Amino acid sequence: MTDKKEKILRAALELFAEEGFKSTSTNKIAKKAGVSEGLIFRHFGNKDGLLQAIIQEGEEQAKVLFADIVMESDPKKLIEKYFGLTDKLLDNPEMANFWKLQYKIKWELEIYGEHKMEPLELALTNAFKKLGYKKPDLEARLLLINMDGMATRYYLQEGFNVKEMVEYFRNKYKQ
Amino acid sequence: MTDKKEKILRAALELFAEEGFKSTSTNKIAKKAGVSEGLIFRHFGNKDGLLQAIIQEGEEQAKVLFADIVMESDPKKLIEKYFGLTDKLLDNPEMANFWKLQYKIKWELEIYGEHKMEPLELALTNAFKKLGYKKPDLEARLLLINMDGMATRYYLQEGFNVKEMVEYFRNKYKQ
DNA sequence: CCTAATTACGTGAGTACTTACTTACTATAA
DNA sequence: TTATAGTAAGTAAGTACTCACGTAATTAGG
Repeated sequence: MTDKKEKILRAALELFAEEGFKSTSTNKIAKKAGVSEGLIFRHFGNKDGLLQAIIQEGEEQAKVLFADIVMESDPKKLIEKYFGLTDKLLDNPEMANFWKLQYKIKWELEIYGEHKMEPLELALTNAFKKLGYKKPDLEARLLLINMDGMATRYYLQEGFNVKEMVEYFRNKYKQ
Repeated sequence: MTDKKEKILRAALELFAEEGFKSTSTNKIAKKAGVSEGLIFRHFGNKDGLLQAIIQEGEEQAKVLFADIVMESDPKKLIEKYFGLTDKLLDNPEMANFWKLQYKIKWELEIYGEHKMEPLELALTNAFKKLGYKKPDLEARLLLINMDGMATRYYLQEGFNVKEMVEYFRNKYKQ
C-alpha cells in the first residue's frame, strides 16, 4: 500500500461519509487526496472498486470490534459489553466516520448488509436464552434495531444526547 | 394545480424515494411524468423547489396521520394507537413511499427534521407521565428511536418481518 | 556488482456523455 | 389581449473514465 493510495482511501472515506457515494466526484476525491484523478482508476479500477475497498477495510475493523463481545460467555457481561460499544464508537473519530458511511450507503444503495451484524445478533440471542427470555431471538433483534435508531439520531439530529439514551436503555437490562 | 404539475410531483416522489434526490435527473422525472423537462422549472423554479413541494405535501399528510393519536387522552389507548401507526403506513403504498423518501433524504442531506415528530413525542411523554414512568421523556424518545430503527430495517433489509417485531415490542407496554 | 529490462506508480490532457437550467417560441384560456 | 401552460432545442459545467506519456523501483543476467 503506497502513500498516495492510502491518501485516496482516507479522502474517499471522509467525502463519501459526508456527501454520499454518488454525489462525490472522483475529481473531488483526487483534489482532497492531492493526487491526479487518473491514479484512482489505476489503483481501484473504477469508482465502485474504491467503495468496495473502503467497505472491506471497515468490515475487518468491525470484526475486531465485535470479537471481544462475541467471545464473552457470561450473558450479563455480554449484554453489558454490547452497550459499551457506543462509547468505543464515539471515542474513535475514524470509526465513527466509517459507521456513518455504512448507514449512508445503506440508504443510498438500499442494501442492508446484515451479515456484518449476524455474529453479534447470534451472541445476543444466546445470552438472552441463557437468561431465560421466552423469545431470545426477538429480544436480540430489538437491541440491534434500537442501535439502528440511535445511529439515525446520532448522525442526523443535531444535539442528540446519545449517552443519556444508551444509559436509559441499558438500565432496562441491568437487574 | 394542473394535471401535468401533479404528474411531475408523483413521478418525482417515486423516483426520489427509489433512487435518491441527487441521483435522480430532471430529465428522468420529465420522461416518467410524460412532460417536457422545461415544465419542471416553470412550475418549481429549480430541482430543490420540486423537493420542497414534495416535502411540504408530505408534512401535511403526516399531521393528519398523527392527529388522531395526539388527541387521545387515555394514556394506554394513546400508546396503543402509536403502535397502530405501523399498520396504517404499511397498508398505504403512497404513504410508505413518502416515508421512505423522508428517511432517504434525511441521510442524503443530513437533516433530521425533528419538528415533524415533536407533537407525537410530546403526546407520548405525557402519556408515560400519567402512567407513572420516572423518565417519561426518555421513554417516549425510546419509542421514536425504535421506530427509526424499524424503518431502517423495513426499507433496507429484505425479508424483515416488521409486524412480528412491532408486536413483540408493543407487548412490553401492554400490562 | 553493474547494467539492462520489466514492472509498478503517477500525471495531464483528453473522451463521450450527462447534468441542471435557459431561451425563444407556440397554444390556450380568462 | 394578456397572463398562464407547455415545448424543443439549446447551453456551460460537470461526470466517470481513458490514454499516451513519463519516472521510480524491482528484478534478472553476465
